[in-house]
Amino acid sequence: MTPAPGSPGDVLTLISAGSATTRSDLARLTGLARSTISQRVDALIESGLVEESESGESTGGRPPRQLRLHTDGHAFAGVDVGATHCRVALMDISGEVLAECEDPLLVTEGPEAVLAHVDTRLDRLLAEAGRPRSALRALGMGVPGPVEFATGRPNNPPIMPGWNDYPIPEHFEDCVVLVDNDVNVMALGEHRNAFPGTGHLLFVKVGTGIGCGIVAEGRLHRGAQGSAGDIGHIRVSGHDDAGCRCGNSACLEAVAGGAALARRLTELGVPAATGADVVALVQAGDTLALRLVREAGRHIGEVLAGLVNFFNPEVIVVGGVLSRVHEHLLAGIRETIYRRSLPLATHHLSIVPSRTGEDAAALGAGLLAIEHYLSPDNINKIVNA
Amino acid sequence: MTPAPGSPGDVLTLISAGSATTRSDLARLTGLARSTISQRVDALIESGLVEESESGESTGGRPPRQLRLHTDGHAFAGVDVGATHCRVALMDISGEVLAECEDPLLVTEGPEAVLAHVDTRLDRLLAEAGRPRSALRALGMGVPGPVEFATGRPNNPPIMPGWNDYPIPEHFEDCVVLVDNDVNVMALGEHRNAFPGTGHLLFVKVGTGIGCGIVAEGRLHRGAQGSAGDIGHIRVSGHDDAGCRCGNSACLEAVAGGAALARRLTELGVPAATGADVVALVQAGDTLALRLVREAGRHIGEVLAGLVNFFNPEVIVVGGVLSRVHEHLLAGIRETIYRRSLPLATHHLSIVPSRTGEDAAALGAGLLAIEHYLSPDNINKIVNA
DNA sequence: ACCCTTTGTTCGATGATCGGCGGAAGATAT
DNA sequence: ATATCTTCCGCCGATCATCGAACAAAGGGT
Repeated sequence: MTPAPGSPGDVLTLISAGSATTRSDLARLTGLARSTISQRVDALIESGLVEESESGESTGGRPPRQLRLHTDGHAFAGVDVGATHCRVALMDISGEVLAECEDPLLVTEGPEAVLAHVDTRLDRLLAEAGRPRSALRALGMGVPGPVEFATGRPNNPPIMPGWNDYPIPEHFEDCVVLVDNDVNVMALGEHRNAFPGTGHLLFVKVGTGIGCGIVAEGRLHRGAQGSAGDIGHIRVSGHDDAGCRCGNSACLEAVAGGAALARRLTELGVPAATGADVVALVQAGDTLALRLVREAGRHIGEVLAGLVNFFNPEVIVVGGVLSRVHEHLLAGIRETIYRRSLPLATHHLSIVPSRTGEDAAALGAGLLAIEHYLSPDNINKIVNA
Repeated sequence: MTPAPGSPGDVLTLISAGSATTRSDLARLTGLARSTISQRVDALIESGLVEESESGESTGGRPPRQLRLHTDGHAFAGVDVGATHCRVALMDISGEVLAECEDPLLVTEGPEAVLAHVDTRLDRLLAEAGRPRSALRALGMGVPGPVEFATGRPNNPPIMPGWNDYPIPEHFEDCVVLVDNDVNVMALGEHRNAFPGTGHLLFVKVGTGIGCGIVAEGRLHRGAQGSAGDIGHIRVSGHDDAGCRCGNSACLEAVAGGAALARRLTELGVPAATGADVVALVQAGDTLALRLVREAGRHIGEVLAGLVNFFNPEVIVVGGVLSRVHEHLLAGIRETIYRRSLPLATHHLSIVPSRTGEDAAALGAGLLAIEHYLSPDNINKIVNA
């Protein structure tokens, strides 16, 4: 469980995290003898998990042979199933994207249709990358609804008719499948890609609805039923007239979600159907749309201010369609958070737009799969086999 | 780090958690040979950490010798420094309370005075329990303000003048000292004492102010600056007139805290100075006080409803002075949470009054110390020494 | 009284790890 | 150019931890 850090899995963890790139690094970090490390590294190379690259720079003596993950022979997939699109990324074990595609696809077409689509795209991407299907080691998938993570089954998802309790992993017989909520995988993607050193991070997705992915101590917090982060139905003050599809009123989503903004704009005589339309209007210089977006930022900020006090994150990342006009959205969010949160919690808090963009979900889903595969336990199993 | 579970520390963890009570249990659980386990157990007995009790029941063969933590020779202290009281509990390594005391004491008297008081009480309790000062292995302390946990220094605590940045651990030279926020240690005490199997728990303290301790995956979540759980200044809707000492308005604490309730009662012609007075009035059957408490429950419920959506806990425990009239407080809390939170999150959610009561803070502080001492790393160090 | 089952210890065998030695490979000094 | 220094890495005998078989202990069942 916890004693001397030394198993092959631990060694690989250090290599994949970039904490160690040479055998001597590993010896220093693990406290194991150099000879033992050499043996461990040999085993990892033997298993096809690690390779040597060209020699590094000398520090006065013989230059060390650099180690890195062996990126051939394996493949991992990250799948982003959205309400109206499907993105599939093929990645190598280091997290590099080998090939990627996105197609319009309605999640309402049901699991068989969507998963069949994923299968065809997967085969195409594998062919593009020149790897056989058998190279696929694990697949991560983000879906737009709550999921029981342990079993990979959607849990009464409101916008995924036909998916309830559907055993997604069983569709892919040949590899491990991990399924999670889309906002969770986006949070993971953003964290690993742009804020790897951050302990506690919130990723807020402002799209049609509003959701939040939670990273605590570097790991995803899913909560007891896997429904953590569902902040779209938190009450905002002063909007008791705004009815929400959930049956309550004054929900954040009903006040500041993309769909709500579009509806409101339409009411005010500026036709808009979706969050993307709202963004387009803002970008076209429509002052009314701009005002609404900024106002939405304030409402989101009100909710986030409470969550900052409660959770005390280091970083809040704002993503989703609306973040395309993040200058305006963030202004409102920042304004309210800095006014309503405690100084101790805001002092070192960064509130930033997504750096990973459209790709965060597929990337994060892939990373979920890769990190599962690279877990020390799993690696030890592979090496000992 | 993660390989075969086998170090002395791991073995002791299994014993202290009650997962294993005999050598064969340990062999089964760790996968180690019986002979190896015997050797490990011998080392633990040698170090005075484990002892054998009378034989257990036979299951058809030789009855196993029962193992348990050796509760003599060590002592641990849990200190609950409140605004107006100081409670010290002396515990053995199993978490049993050996002796305990509580005295009125103002935290405003400053660190030297308070810590000197703790010292004298500690000596008295040690004498009562018949253990020398040298038996004290670790001390945990909860204080009413934010703390930088890593260093044990209070971080700009609003109600602890003179304590800012004071290095509390340095005052106790002979043993390890862990300092945390009082609500955090209460949450820990409640979790370990009453809800040990629960993964995610919130402990809400409703006293003069309102705070929240967060247990995620069985461990305390402190956040980036150690200020997590500060829910007293989250905004509640419809009370923009209620000014708060933090400078904002409509803070939960300014609407539903014990001090706020007392002030409001006084305004309405029923004199009350503190939360305890409010509780006394309710217990005496004052209907106005009762209505205010129930109303306060609804406001707290509004904030908690948001946190339930965000954090998705399994259990919410309500403690603090106001929970003495928990029938009324919880009614309001439950009502609002079940109305405003998502069904998936509330379906398996329990909302219960504290089962640990007045003792939760001192107990939790002591457990913080004990768990630190029993951490595998620390035990391995002790056994190898 | 005898055998069976389970527990716990002893002790030699096994295998993993250690650490010293020497060769490799480049930097630096002569 | 040569020598020396430094660091890296593989080899190999010594050492140490773990294992597993055998045995002793302790109780139940027949």
